[in-house]
Amino acid sequence: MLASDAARLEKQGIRATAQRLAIAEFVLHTDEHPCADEIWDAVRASFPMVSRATVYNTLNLFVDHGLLQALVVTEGRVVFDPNVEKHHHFIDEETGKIFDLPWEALEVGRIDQLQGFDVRDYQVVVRGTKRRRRARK
Amino acid sequence: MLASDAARLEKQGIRATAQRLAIAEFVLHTDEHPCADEIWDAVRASFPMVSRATVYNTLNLFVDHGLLQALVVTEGRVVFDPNVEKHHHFIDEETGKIFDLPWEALEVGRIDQLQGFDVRDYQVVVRGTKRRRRARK
DNA sequence: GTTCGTGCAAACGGTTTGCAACAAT
DNA sequence: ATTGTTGCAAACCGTTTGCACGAAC
Repeated sequence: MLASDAARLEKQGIRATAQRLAIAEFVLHTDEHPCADEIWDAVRASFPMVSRATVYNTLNLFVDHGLLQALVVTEGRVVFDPNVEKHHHFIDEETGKIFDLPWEALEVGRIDQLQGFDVRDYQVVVRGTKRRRRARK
Repeated sequence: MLASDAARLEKQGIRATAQRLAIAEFVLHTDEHPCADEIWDAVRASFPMVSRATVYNTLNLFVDHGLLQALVVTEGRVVFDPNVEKHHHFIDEETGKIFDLPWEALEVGRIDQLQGFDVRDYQVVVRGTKRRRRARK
């Protein structure tokens, strides 16, 4: 995955430094919706010489270049989602975990009939609890 | 409206102090989705002796008692909505303004078919721009 | 040698909290 | 007397920024 990460960065005119690749390797391939500090922790585990500022700067850079989507659903922190295609979100209110829901899993009707609004984008935010898988054995 | 505000507070076991009534008078009757500091400013205009801490504490109190809904849709600030019934939201990306959309304006299909999720609540978040009303004259 | 990226520490902005004065019961 | 409420200032926490050093072109 590293090679194609570098290719993706360069395709966006982003110079592929070691720090950025370490960040990309983690954040572009997670489905956990981590926040910046969680990303910092995860990246440092394999690549200790990254500063917090660089992580924040890089994440913003990735968002600006469409490699990452920033999500604001919980108070006080932004989380990042490498899935930049249209999709919905499920938020587990017990754990705080966020799950992607495929776009086709839900259907929103009458969105084109909203009076006086030019719709550019929409998504459903579902809250509840994720059912625990029955015990493994 | 003041009398009924006091009644609503007391029904929730909230003592109706002067500060709380001043806050309630503004925030329970707005459709502007203000943040805490905007509420502080608005309240001080008519009732100068309110501290910021009291505004923050009171808003949280109102949220805890179901008089107010806290909304997290923009980075770095929470906004408050006195409409505590199910409804959707439209966010004007140019102005940042938030508008309530009636629950019946949209219809979400297949929400009951989500596998492995216990849904407690959901709402559609629509982004775009509000069409300007044609000039007044 | 100029531009770009990094790291550090300080600044920032919204929110919470500790504490002392005060009001209500 | 006890309990609840307020105001102030300080603390907090996620994020941004200024600046100096170093790397890449």
